[in-house]
Amino acid sequence: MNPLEQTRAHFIQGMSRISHFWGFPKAMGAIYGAIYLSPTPLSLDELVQQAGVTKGAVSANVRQLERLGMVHRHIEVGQRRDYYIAETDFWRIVRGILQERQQSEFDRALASVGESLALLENVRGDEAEFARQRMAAMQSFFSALDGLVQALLKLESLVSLRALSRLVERAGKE
Amino acid sequence: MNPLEQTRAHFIQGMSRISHFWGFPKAMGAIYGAIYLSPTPLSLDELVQQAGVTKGAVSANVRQLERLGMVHRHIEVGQRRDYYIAETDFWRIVRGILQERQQSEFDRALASVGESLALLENVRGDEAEFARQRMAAMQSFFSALDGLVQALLKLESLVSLRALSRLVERAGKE
DNA sequence: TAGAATGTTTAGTTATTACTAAACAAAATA
DNA sequence: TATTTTGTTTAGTAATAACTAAACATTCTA
Repeated sequence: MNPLEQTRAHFIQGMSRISHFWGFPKAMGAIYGAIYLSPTPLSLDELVQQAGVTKGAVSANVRQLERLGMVHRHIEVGQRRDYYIAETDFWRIVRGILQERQQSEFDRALASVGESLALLENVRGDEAEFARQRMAAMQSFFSALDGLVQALLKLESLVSLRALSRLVERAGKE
Repeated sequence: MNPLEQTRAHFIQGMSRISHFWGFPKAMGAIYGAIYLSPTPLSLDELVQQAGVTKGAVSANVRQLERLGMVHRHIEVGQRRDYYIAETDFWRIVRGILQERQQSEFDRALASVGESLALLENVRGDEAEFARQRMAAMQSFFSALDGLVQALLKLESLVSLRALSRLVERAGKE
């Protein structure tokens, strides 16, 4: 294995770890890593070889990566084979992930708290009142969080993360 | 089961779901939910009953919750029993979680990419050059992300999430 | 049209994690 | 000091998720 291949392997392993850390399958990270490092579009078979997982796993994970907007499937007409290329705009990727996770389960959290609150609608007593207050506070936090994510999602580009950091820093000093 | 208890159960179930969604054990969410809704500090045995898990699970998860700063152990002198109360400042909680997750595995991501880059140090060729560029781009993104998190961690209070959202919105329009 | 190439689906396996049950340790109380 | 109360640890179990291997479906090519 030449130095370049070694590096690639190391990088892919790292991506696999990161992927797992963020709550995604390890294979997903490995596959993205392989595609990301390749100057040319990769086929499924090449991915099997480079990421070290089976066809089935590549097929499934590449689809998920596509849904998140992390890779793009490049189909040529009159060509059976698919090729994959990496999305390199990380802000797009972040958006893709936020959207995906958002729509699915995030609102459900809000809904769940809302339901609980509704259940207390006409229950009297100190304990009920206390619970109501707490739940309302949590609801408010969740909806504010949601608002922040929505605001972020509206950003075209990541303005530059660093600029955003400075913004936050300044906000903190006020 | 009276209406209040029903609500509590519903809320606890919701927390359990959310917890799982964010990559934490379900019992952890359930336990936090129970403590959060209680106007008085709860003992381990009460948590066993309310969260519906065993002593062992409560013991382990409550410790984790403490590490994250989500609950506080209230020990009275000359008292064997521990009591737990909820942290209700969600910004504190967010910080606790970010710090915990940050320190542990986030920097390691950065390190991993750095290592890969180092491996390519004196490898020549177009492919190596390409890989180098890509890895550098990713490294830069990660470190910017890290910067943002650091900036957020420095914030005393959450200024108000909504204010932050507006800030982001304004930033996007420029 | 037969065979090869390619991607998807599915059934089964493996690995991981979170939990339970029970033993244990430590401290309070009788 | 013996017993009870309380929290922790540990060994084993159950649940879940991710992957493999192989069957399958579809499309291209000879």
